[in-house]
Amino acid sequence: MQRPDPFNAQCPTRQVLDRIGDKWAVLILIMLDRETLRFNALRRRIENISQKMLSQTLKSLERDGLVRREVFATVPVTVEYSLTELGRTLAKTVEALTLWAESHIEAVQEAQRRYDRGGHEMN
Amino acid sequence: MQRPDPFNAQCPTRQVLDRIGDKWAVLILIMLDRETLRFNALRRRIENISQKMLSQTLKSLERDGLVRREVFATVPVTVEYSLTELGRTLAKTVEALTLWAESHIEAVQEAQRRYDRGGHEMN
DNA sequence: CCGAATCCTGTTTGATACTG
DNA sequence: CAGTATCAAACAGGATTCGG
Repeated sequence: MQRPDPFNAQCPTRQVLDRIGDKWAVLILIMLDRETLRFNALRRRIENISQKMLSQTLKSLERDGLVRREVFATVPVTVEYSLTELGRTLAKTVEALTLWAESHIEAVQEAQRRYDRGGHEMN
Repeated sequence: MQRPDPFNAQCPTRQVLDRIGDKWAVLILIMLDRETLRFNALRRRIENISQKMLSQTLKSLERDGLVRREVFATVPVTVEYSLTELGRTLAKTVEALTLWAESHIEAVQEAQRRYDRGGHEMN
């Protein structure tokens, strides 16, 4: 194991892991991978997100170089969000996770039912 | 787009996404993918985790059928944690994320520095 | 339309102490 | 060794309001 160790809190890999750990960030990433969107359009697609969290998360994604923010001097102003190339590569990786989720969700739910019934047999 | 939509809060895919979103859960997954470990051994490897969070996270991972818990009637009692087959497949997928992190962390940090300097040029 | 600022609440987490 | 219980602190998140 000569790679940087994510268990060390100082490890930069941890930063990325934390970013992915952010529920809204992942959803926004997936959304913007599909299409460029304006603020309120994005907000309508991700139900239940507050404008505070949306703007906050977008800002941090922009800071990380994952999202590009473009302002157009229309009246009223138009702001478009899209993924950068860097963001697209991350979105692809995250996509693998959602695929895992879709194909294994049943197994997980079955395990939960078994656990909740009190029997903890597992394989 | 005919697959279940993770943006709907009711979608089960969201559950898995949330699980992955858990910082400790991911770290434990990676650790146990490397080797079977006992409670305190695990705790020592993941610095800064409280025993409360460790036990809590392990319990939920066990419930999801990702982690197997085995108790041995020694004195004092021995408890070993390992990944189930299901857990291993998830760990493999998560591994892809850590690989992304390692190879792109520099680009991210560079973007952050640029952003913090005030220039938001991006590509 | 696109946000920032403020306030306020509930969940998460950490410290500490205790049990089988 | 492997946890549970309890309490306080910290933080994330929502609602609301206001401004460019």
